[in-house]
Amino acid sequence: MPRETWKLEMTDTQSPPTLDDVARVARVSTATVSRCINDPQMVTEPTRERVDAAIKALGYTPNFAARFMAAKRTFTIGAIIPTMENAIFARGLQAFQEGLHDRGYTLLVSSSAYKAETEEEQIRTLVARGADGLLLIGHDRSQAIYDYLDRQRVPVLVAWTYDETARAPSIGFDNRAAMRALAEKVIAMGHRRIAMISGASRQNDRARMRIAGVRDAMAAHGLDPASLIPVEVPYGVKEGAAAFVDLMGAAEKPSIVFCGNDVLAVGALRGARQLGLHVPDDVSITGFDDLELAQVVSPELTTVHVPHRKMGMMAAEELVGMIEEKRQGVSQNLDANVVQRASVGVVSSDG
Amino acid sequence: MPRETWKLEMTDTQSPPTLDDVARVARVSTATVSRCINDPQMVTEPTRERVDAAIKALGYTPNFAARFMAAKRTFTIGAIIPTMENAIFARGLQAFQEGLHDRGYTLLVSSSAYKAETEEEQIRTLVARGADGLLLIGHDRSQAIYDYLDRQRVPVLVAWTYDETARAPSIGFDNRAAMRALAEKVIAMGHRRIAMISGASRQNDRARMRIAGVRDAMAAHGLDPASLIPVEVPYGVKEGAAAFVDLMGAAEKPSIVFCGNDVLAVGALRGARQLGLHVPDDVSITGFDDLELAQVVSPELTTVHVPHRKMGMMAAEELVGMIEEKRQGVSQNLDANVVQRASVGVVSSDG
DNA sequence: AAAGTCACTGTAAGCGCTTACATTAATAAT
DNA sequence: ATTATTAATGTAAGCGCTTACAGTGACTTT
Repeated sequence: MPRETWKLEMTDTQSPPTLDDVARVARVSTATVSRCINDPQMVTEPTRERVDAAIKALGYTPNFAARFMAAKRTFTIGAIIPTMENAIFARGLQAFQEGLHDRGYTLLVSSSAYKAETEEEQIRTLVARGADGLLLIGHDRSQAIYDYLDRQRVPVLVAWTYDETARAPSIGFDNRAAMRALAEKVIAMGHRRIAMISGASRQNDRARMRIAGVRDAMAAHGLDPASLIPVEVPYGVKEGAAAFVDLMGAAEKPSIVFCGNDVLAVGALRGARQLGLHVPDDVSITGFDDLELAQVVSPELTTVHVPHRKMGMMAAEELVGMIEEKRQGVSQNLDANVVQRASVGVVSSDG
Repeated sequence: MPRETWKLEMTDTQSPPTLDDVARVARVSTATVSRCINDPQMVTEPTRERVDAAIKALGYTPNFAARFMAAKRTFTIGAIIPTMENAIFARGLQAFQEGLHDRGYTLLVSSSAYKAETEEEQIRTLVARGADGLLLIGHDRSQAIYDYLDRQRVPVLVAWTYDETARAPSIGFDNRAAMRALAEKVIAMGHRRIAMISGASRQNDRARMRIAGVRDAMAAHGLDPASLIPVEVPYGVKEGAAAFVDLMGAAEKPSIVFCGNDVLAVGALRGARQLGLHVPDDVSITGFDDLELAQVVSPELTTVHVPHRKMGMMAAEELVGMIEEKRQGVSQNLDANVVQRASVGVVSSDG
């Protein structure tokens, strides 16, 4: 077998081309190739052409890990959301990604299934992979993981909630105030027998704040906040339906069921249908988030509109700012307004 | 200023601890530390304890890029889905992630917004980041990118479709046959005036196959397949509603509107409500995917049930197998069955 | 007691890049 | 023509790991 052929085959069988290969083919140094890629105007026109040709010819792609090791930058942002199963975080995340893309960053997403330990694991994974910054949902997590992030010097921005007292900067809205506003409107319509279906409130400040918001409204109307015992179930249509059916089986049936989010509310709506109950004549239901879903079901859901896209865009801007200007993040409190639709009715007769 | 203090401050201000730091503190070589992490039983009990203590004390996390460079493995899988905005891919992806996690892999997700060029960019990003394998949706993409993947020796598995003739192995279902089965049932119920709302069919084999499926059914019932001109709109509730309203404004109103997926169908349902049309008495509507959504709307959607979780689990198993056994992937054709619900009615009078 | 085993541990060579610094060539200034 | 200045390129030192290979003792084995 001729040597030429053998050599060719070897080449063919080997690993992807490296900077060295490109340099050799283009007859320049590796530094020049690197400059062609990262800062083309540092290089003369003819050499750049030679290098580009070599890159094309070899089908070269820079090795990311090597790049990261040498330069300590990845232009990657990590986001960890509690779930991808429903659309709660999708629209905001989409806007976030667009904002990052405009600024030259790539977004990598993981979902933690609402589990704190999974989230920690994923934070570490993303950081170890060189994420230049992280977007997390809500403030509830261990001190240890915040310490870790500090030590690794990875900027973190929290979204979907706003809390100026928290350790990390946040871009979001006041879950408690928003839910309170919704609840006050509903209570003003005469509702007194109040129930609530919530997601698990442990490790989830959004859920807790929304519960607190309902209680605030109750207190403001002279009702006993402690009398509200939310049913906690995983966020899901099925779960919401089951919880609703349970609730309506109680001795004293509620006239209003506040739901921690639209998904639970849609479940409640379905539960009502199963029981042959009419919404809002027999019972009222509210959601939170104003997902597309809220206007698809009938009756359409009274809910709280969350500024998903705005939040995502602002988060992208702020997080990139934190990274590039090496500064602390600035928290932002966005508006989340009540949207009244058909799922809540006025209580006519009783109290 | 005493030297001690200064030194401490320096240490405090520096970058995250490295293997070297751990080795120094534990008074062993870097090799031993590495072994403690990657293959603990190679190391003696007492030394391991010392090393573990040092790791804890320093809060050490291995640098992923360095690891990747040295070992060429990342235990990371990348997935690129067309959208996260709705739940179409969520359930399957969740199952995929669980399957990977069980096998010691991490999933990183990107979304391409149904754009081929974005997808290519993300494929390159994920590969450069050392993804050990990739999960992609559908077969439609450029030859160039498949060549690139070959050259980089990154195993690829395609999901959400099945096509044994395609270049990449796929785990999914036969979109064309499934849609045909649905359409045949519907046509057998007397429907003759047929319309369809589809997502963009360019660069989307699933969309094309579903259209072809409807045409197959038409041909089988003696109708002219060419007479079906699908309206193509982006996948979205709003878009589906608008398309539906358009369709019903035509001279010859359809009695059945096939939709490319459940999201479009839900949109169509909403369009019908806007027009004051009753489904299925005035017009029938079908979806595809059997999302949770399909049972939430009323009337509940007649659709095709896609085995999301099964597909995700099998994909995880197969892709990890391809990676670890360095073998070609084996395609699997799963069942996708028609689910008859209330959104399709029998045509009584006309033809 | 000398040689052979074996179980740990250490040494050091990369992995593919970026970049500070050195070198060279070309142009401008004297 | 000679030197200073500048622009383009090259040289080589890491970045933080893994791992082949080379010790180093403590035991066996004969």
